[in-house]
Amino acid sequence: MGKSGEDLGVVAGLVRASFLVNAVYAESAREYGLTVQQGQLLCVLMGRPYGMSDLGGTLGLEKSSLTGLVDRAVRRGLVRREPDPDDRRAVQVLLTAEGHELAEDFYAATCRRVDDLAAGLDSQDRDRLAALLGAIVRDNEAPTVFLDARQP
Amino acid sequence: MGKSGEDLGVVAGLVRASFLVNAVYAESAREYGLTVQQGQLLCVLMGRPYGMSDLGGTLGLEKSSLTGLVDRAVRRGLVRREPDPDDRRAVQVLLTAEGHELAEDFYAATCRRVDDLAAGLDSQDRDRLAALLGAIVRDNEAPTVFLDARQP
DNA sequence: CGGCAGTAGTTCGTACTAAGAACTATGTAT
DNA sequence: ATACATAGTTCTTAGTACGAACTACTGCCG
Repeated sequence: MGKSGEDLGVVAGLVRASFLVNAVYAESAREYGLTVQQGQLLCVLMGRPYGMSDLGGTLGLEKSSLTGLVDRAVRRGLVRREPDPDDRRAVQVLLTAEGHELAEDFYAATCRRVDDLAAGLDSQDRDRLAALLGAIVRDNEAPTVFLDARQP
Repeated sequence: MGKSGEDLGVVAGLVRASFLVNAVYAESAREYGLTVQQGQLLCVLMGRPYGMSDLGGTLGLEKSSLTGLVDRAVRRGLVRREPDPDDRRAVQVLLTAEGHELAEDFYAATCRRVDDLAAGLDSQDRDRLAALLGAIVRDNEAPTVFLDARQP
């Protein structure tokens, strides 16, 4: 198996599929007037509020990078900072009403588009793929940068 | 199946797995003193030279974005522009010797890291995953942003 | 042949991303 | 009380990405 010159190994498959997902994500963000990073920020905050450090850990950014990202999101009215009651150094970042609404819309649109990428697979293959990717996500402790639509 | 609250749907699986792949790609790039975009540029050019327009199509960038990316790669001695013999408007972008060497190293390191992401899967699951991702890549005509290591 | 629409690339201005180093303020342990 | 660690911000530097306006060449149509 695998000699036809038209099938990929796992590595190339993962990288190229990621490229597709990124492209779709970017397109979706653009449609809603967001950058990819802003879209990611909103999607993370859909789950719960985060402190800046947590947020940096989740998004894989240095704190110095995050300040600006959050600043710009605040300027756009998508997000706000609240003092952490238990630690006066710390801050909680959370969605505003407007941010929440935009996040939901962006999230739904992105789900639709990503789902379309897998439109060629039948439902059994989709399940198989979901299980395999789920294993990778779990094995590597991927942060919750995107919620599961099928909220359990 | 799928009620435990710990398994993902295809969409969340794809998005989170992509996040992992991006992180690994970025880490790899950083190790070689590259940005992600520069790494991507090198990987694309490993396959063959490209004109600026082709390159933009493949990387999903506007031509105005590409000029700078290529400029910086030229400044670092990784890439050069050659006049297209058949069209005096056009340009071929190709790897220099140094760029080729760096591309090979970066590519190999990235393959290793991405492969590690799937280290938890047995060989049958890896084949299955490769086949499913391959189908998505093909269905969506993902550009050749990353070669297959197992060159057929 | 001559003009002219389209294509290939670049330039310029604007906004955003990302990192590290230096800094402030608060918390924690001793 | 001192001393060290943690949470965030500021500043600087480099790179990314886009659209609009521009130059130069190609190809076509009459």
